[in-house]
Amino acid sequence: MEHYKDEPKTLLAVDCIIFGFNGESLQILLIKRGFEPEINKWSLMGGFVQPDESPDGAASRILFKLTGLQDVYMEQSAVFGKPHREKMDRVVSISYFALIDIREYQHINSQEFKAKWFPIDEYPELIFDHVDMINTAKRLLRSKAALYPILFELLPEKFTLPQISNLYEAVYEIVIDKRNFNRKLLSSNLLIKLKEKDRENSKKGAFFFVIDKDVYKEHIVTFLRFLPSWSAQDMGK
Amino acid sequence: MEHYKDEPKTLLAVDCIIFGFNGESLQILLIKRGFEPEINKWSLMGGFVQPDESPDGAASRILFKLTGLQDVYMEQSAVFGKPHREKMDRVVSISYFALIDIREYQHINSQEFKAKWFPIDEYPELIFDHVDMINTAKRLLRSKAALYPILFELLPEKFTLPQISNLYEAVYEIVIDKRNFNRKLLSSNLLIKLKEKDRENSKKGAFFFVIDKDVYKEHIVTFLRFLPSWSAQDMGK
DNA sequence: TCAAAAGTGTTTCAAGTACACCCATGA
DNA sequence: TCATGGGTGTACTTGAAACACTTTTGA
Repeated sequence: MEHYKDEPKTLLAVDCIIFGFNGESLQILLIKRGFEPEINKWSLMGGFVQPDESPDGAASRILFKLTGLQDVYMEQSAVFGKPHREKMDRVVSISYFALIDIREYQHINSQEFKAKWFPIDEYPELIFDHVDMINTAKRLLRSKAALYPILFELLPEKFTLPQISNLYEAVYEIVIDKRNFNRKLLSSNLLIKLKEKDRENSKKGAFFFVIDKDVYKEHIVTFLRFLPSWSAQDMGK
Repeated sequence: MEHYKDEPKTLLAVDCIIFGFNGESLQILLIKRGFEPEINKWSLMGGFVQPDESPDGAASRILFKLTGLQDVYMEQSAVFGKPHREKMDRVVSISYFALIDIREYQHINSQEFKAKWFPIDEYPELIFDHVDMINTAKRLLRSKAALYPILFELLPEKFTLPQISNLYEAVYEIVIDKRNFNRKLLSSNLLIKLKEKDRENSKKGAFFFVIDKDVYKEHIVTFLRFLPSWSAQDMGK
């Protein structure tokens, strides 16, 4: 009962652009490949889509394999499929980007893969078209985050106002006026102030906040601009 | 020199959501399938990615085959790949959306396919998950068009102000205040007013405009909101 | 002359932007 | 006590929104 038996089949892969934030700069998680081809070169974490799983499922599986994390914010980014993007085999790859709290990853300490965090614009040479994948994901991240408050996925559950503004400054490579930014943020009613303070990063200490989950869900399908319009250049897709 | 010979291969298809605008409502172009499976049912125009072409190339080829049009605005929408989305075979499909000037299509009159335009929310039952594809593409179109002036791709080269506002009203299903909308549009310097008038749609006639191509290219990578913020709900990706 | 669509201006209000100082604390 | 980062308020400017009437012309 197969109908398409004369049609060509292809290898279908997924590659994950894993974003993290260390408090200062936006980072990506790369691995040193342990298999051929291109063994021992740096690359994105990837793998092949299996017959019994969807591409989204494959991406989650692969992210879990590397980081031990589940239920992570993840989104399809783009399909890369030029005939000779890999030299030996024809592989079409779907790229995904994931946003994770870098600190949760750090106590995983995966032995299986040689993985390392790199600043978003200071990483080693990568195989195939993985640089294009990263650039596309970066544009998509900026574009999406200009409309939706997804960047909170990069922060721990409890975070401070300075952390958020540092994050936005890192993602967009801009300088933010903290007074205006904080006001806009607070006026969204998205944040709940805790009594507790973070004393790690300053002497005075900065108050912790958490997301108001109900409001957050609404914002996911609503318009909210967290950035001044002049910062929104080159957002791609 | 193949490295991945134990990995599974899959059929990889593309499906095109072809948007057109008839002056009143947003339309999509559907075909009646001339082949098994699901012969004689309505569906999106699609086809398989060939070994010597990229997915983007496949989408362009398929669009050309149906419409005779080339150099059309086209964008990757999303990948659909649940294991059993087609009953008999495992097919992963990349959906694309295209924006075409419906009038250019109309003098093509393709005999090869039984194709027909349908209003965007009034089309027949479709095979597989093509309805999901259309909904995803619709959300993406709205989201993208809220930031970039891509909807002009749906209009003829010369168009009138009432045509543009009808188009935005159709895409977002809103009612627009023409005075505010026209002012915003004109203040973008994106439009060049011609001396000529369109007399087909009214007695008084409406002036034609064309896009200022240089400004247009800049807007493609710049921020410009053509819509009131309250209209921007449910824009998905 | 009238019906039908095109085109035009002003006021009000909300949001964005620019800008500078005091506060709390640990070293 | 001082160096460091956290936090707060106001005036100004720009853009968004609400709103109604006149113009043109073919039938």
